[in-house]
Amino acid sequence: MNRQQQKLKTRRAIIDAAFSLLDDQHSFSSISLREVARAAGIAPTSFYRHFKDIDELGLTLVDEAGLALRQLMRQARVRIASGGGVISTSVDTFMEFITANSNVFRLLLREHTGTSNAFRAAVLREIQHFTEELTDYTVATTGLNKKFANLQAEAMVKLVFSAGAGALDFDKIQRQQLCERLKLQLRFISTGALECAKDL
Amino acid sequence: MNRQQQKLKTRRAIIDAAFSLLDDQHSFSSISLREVARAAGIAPTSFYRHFKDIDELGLTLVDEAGLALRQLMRQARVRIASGGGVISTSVDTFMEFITANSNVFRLLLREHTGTSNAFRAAVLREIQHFTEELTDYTVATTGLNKKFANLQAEAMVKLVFSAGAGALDFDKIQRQQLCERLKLQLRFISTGALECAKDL
DNA sequence: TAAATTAGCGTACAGTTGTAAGCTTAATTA
DNA sequence: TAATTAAGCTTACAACTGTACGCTAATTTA
Repeated sequence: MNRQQQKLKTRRAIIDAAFSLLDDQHSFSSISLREVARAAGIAPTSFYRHFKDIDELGLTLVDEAGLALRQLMRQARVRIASGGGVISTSVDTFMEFITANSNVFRLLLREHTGTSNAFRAAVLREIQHFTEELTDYTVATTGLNKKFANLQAEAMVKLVFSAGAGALDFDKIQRQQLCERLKLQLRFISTGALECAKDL
Repeated sequence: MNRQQQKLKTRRAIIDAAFSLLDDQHSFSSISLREVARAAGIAPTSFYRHFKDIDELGLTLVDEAGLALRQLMRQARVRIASGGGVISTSVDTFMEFITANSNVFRLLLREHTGTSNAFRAAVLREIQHFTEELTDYTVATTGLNKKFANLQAEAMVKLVFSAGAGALDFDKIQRQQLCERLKLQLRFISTGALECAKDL
C-alpha cells in the first residue's frame, strides 16, 4: 500500500469515526479528540498528523454533510423530471435523506446554531446554496420575480429544515403526518407568494 | 436574613451565573458545574444543595426562558390592541426581545436541537404553547378553520424563530432588512392559507 | 436554653482531557 | 543501497472535571 493511500485511508477512518459518534445524545462539540482517535483505531497524538485540531475535523464534516445535501438535491431534480409534484417529491426525498443519514443532518442542524462562528458560517453557506438553487428553479418554472422567488425559497428551506429537525424524534407514522402538514404549509407559501405578487 | 430567603438568593445567584456564562461562544452543555459555581461565588460542592445535577439547573433555565417568552407574547398582544399591524407588531416585539435577551433566546435555540431529550421536550413545549396561542388568535380574528390556522401558526412560529437565529449574528441594519423579509414571508403564509382554504 | 437541622466550605480522589517530546518502522528518494 | 521522510506509537504531564466525605457555623425547632 502506498504511503499516500494509507494516509488517506486513516483520514477517512477518522472522519467516519467522528460521524459514527454523532447521534441524538452526542453532538460534535461533546465528543473529544481522544474519543475520535479511539473509534478510528489510532493513538490520540496521531490525530495531529491529519488535522490541526478538532475544529478542522469539524469543518471537514460540515463540508461532507453539505456535499451529501447537494447530491440530494440533484436526486430530487431527477425525480421531479420523471413525474410527480415538485413540493411532494422534494419533501419525500428530503425525508428519505434524513432517515438514512440522520447523523449527517443532525450535525448541520446543531452547528447551525452552535458556538463556533466558523461552523455556523459553513452551515449557513450550505443552506444558502440550497436556497439559491431553489430560487433559480422557481424563477424558471413559475416566472415569479426574483425577489419574491428568493423570499419564497428561503421560507421553504427554513420550514423544511425545521420539519426535518422535528422528524428526527418521530417514528414512521408521525413522520408521515409531519410530511403532509409540511406539504400543506409549503403550498401556503407558494400560493401566498403568487397572490402577493399580483398586488405589486 | 431568613434561612429560606438566603437559600433562594443563592439559588438565584446560580441561575443568573449560568445565564451570564451563555453567549455566542458558550452553550449550556459547554459550561461546567465548577464554572457555574465559581461565577455564582460558591464552592463547587455547594451547588448540590440547590440542584440534583447540572441538568436540573438546565431545565430550570429553559423554564425561565419559556416564561420570558410568554411574557413577550402578552406584551405583543397589548401593543397590537393599541394599533399597528399584527404581523409587523409581533415581529418587532420579538426582535426587541432577542436583542435584549440574546442569551435567553440562544439557550432555547440550542437546546431545541440539543443532545438531551428532556431539554428538547421542554423547549418544544414552550414553542407549542406559543403556536397554540397564535392558532387561537388566528381562529378568533380571521375565522380560518382550526386545522389551517394551526398549520399557519406553526409555520409562522418556525419562520420567526429561524429568523431570530439569523438575527443573532447580525448588526442593526441587517436586522432591519431581515425583519422586512420576514414580514413579507409571513404575509405569504397568511395570504396562502386563506387562499388555500377557499379551495376546500 | 438545648438539640436538631442545614447551607456552605475544604479536602480529596479518580477519571478525562489536549498535547508535547521522542522513538520506531516502513515507504520514498537520491 | 544508503539516507531521508513521515505515519503512528508510547510515555508523560498539567489542567480540569464531577462528586464523596466530613466539618463548621448559624438558623430553626422543641
